[in-house]
Amino acid sequence: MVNKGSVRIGNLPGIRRLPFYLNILRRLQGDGKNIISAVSLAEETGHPTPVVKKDIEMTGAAGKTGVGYDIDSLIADIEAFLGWNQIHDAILVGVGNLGSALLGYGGFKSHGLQFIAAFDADDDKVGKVTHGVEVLPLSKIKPFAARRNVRTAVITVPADSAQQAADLLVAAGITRIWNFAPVMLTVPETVMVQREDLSAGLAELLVRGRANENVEK
Amino acid sequence: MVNKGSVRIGNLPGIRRLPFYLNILRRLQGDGKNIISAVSLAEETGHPTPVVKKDIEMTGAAGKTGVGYDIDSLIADIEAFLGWNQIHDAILVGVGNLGSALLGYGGFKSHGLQFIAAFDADDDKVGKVTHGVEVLPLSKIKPFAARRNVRTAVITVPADSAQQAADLLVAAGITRIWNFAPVMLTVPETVMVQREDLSAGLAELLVRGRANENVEK
DNA sequence: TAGATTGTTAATCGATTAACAATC
DNA sequence: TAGATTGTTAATCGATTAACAATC
Repeated sequence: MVNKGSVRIGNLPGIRRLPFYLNILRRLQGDGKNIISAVSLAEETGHPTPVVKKDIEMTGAAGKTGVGYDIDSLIADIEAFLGWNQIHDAILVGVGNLGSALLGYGGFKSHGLQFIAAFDADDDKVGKVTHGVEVLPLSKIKPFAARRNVRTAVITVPADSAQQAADLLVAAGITRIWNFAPVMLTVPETVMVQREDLSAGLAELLVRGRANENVEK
Repeated sequence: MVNKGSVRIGNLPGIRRLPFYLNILRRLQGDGKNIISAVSLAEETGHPTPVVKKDIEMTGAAGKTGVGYDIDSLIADIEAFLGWNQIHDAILVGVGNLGSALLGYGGFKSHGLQFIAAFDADDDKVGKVTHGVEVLPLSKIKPFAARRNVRTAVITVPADSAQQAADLLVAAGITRIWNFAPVMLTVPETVMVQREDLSAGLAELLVRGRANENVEK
């Protein structure tokens, strides 16, 4: 059971679907709804009912047979499972277009992530405040992360400086890196890297779209 | 072989990996390299060699036994498979933080996507130019898309107006929607929707990161 | 009770991994 | 030829789907 140095954590596609459920549940909660069945949630999300059931099961949430799930407690259980019931302080490296967009994207606060500082190699950006977050020089990563006990970081620098950014973050004690640069980062086993690729979705859209066109002919 | 009204298109995870390969291949090309083996590409990407081979096979690219793949033609084959060898004109609806970031994100141009207009319900935004793209009122979606023969659109409006935006796009003849709002859109079968969820990656990072911590203890 | 829904087990399907023959 | 690598087939694994018993 070596598993490449990492751990089984239940089903990954399921984990990725949970935030979507959460969004919908919060909306229903706001509308004053109290109970939802797996069937209705399946309809709202477009996923098959058994998938929704399995995903909920993974979080440990319990429903009432013949009734459904209590929305408030389902939300609480999903949030707890995702670790979104606490705020994770995070720093961001690379305040370009994408970086500043992420800083300004309000959605993350309700997803357990809060940016408390940003860093950039460009002296012209250093000292400015972007979306309420101060931009500091790269040399401040280590002291800042140590002082504020930061464990989570986002990399939004260009591909050719991503590894360098990762090295600085690792040296600063960061253990979770959300990497938006299209490179594989080399880090110690104790550091978790999540690579994010917007163009993956674009590729899927275009290829699936084309397959669809062919059918209609 | 009904398959829910849609079509088999080879392996979806594989399609999503191709843009990453492409990024790396372009970088190697820029460095003056001519040939690469599946093994080296596997090392660069962190994916297992057989996965890389299968993914390349899917694009129809051919290598030379005992030698490897010609980088130029591998790039060309992947681009052709993804539809990135041509520019797809696209429009964007919802010029908020995320929307304007996508407009400003230069990366899409090398990925076959070019924004030729943006649309917003907010009169204060209409008439302005964001990252070189003009912002027009929602009422102009239909005439604009018709005149410029646009088929691809990106939705970056808040969740509660996403369906309305989708309806406008469908009425305007759009057939491919890249949806960043956390809702399932109801559209005709002829329209392809790709939902994109940044918080899915965040969820994965936090859950995997936590599993990792437990192991070290 | 009757109807609805959860929770779980078994069957299927697709993607990944392993292995190796063919080829330059 | 010897070494390296592609291309493909078979085995494994994990996620999805189907089915249904248990329960309110």
